[in-house]
Amino acid sequence: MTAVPPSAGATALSVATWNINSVRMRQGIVTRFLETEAPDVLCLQETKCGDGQFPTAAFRRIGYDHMALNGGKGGWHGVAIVSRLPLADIANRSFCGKGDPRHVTATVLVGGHRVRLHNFYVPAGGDEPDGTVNPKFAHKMDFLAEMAAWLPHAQADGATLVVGDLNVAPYETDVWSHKALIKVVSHTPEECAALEKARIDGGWVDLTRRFVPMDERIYTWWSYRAKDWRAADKGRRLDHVWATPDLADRALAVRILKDARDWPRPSDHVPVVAHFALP
DNA sequence: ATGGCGTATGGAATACGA
Repeated sequence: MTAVPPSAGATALSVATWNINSVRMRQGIVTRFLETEAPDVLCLQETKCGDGQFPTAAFRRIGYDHMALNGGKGGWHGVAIVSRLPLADIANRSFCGKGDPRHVTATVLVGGHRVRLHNFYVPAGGDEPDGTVNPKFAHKMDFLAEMAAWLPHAQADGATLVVGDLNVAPYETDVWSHKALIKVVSHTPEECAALEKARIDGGWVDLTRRFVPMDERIYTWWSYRAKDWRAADKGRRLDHVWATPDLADRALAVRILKDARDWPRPSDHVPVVAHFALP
């Protein structure tokens, strides 16, 4: 997580991603995060509320006036982009023909630049890592395959980020124990290969791993069920920031806010924040 | 130590997370 000084005249941009596990339950800590870290843009997953229930006023009160919402019918899933910079070309895509609110996209307008954002919540996949007996796992694999086929078209938009809870920890050092988790949904070879295919086929740079050496373990999620999550430290890196190569070359740092796991009534995921200096 | 927790809907008990 090195930092390179931005060149003179550069335009700063910071983008965060956070699986919030109910945005209404966590309005207090979301506000705290925005006020202390002050990212330009925050991509949320598992908002668990319909667009009419989204706490827009609370975000506007602290200067985040621009929002792209896809909460579907409320209840399950739900994604949103909250921004203090203007957003254009807001849209969302239904994957696997299911209509689940798992994707929202917008273009961030910053200092004459346009940066396209895709915010994803990939299906968790259930317990059994076998699509022939577990429809949830089959859905997850279908979703990843559709992402792999569709995302390359997103490159036509120029500088682009793909962020979100991708629900796969692709590398051995993205989990507390590769051996213990190799047959556990989120780290099976089938899922890891599918996510890697989506990344490689689109030419995306895994921005977190650009700043963290591959031999260093790094996580963004710790289960609620550990008595002492920090002591057990049985985490997984499920939340990702992918960038087009041009944008990746403008990245200064990626930070994982591990301390957010100890905030009051926390999410089981923590925020990941990417910082850029645009030319 | 794959659930010991947490949130959703609905108004108790069950679905889902990963």
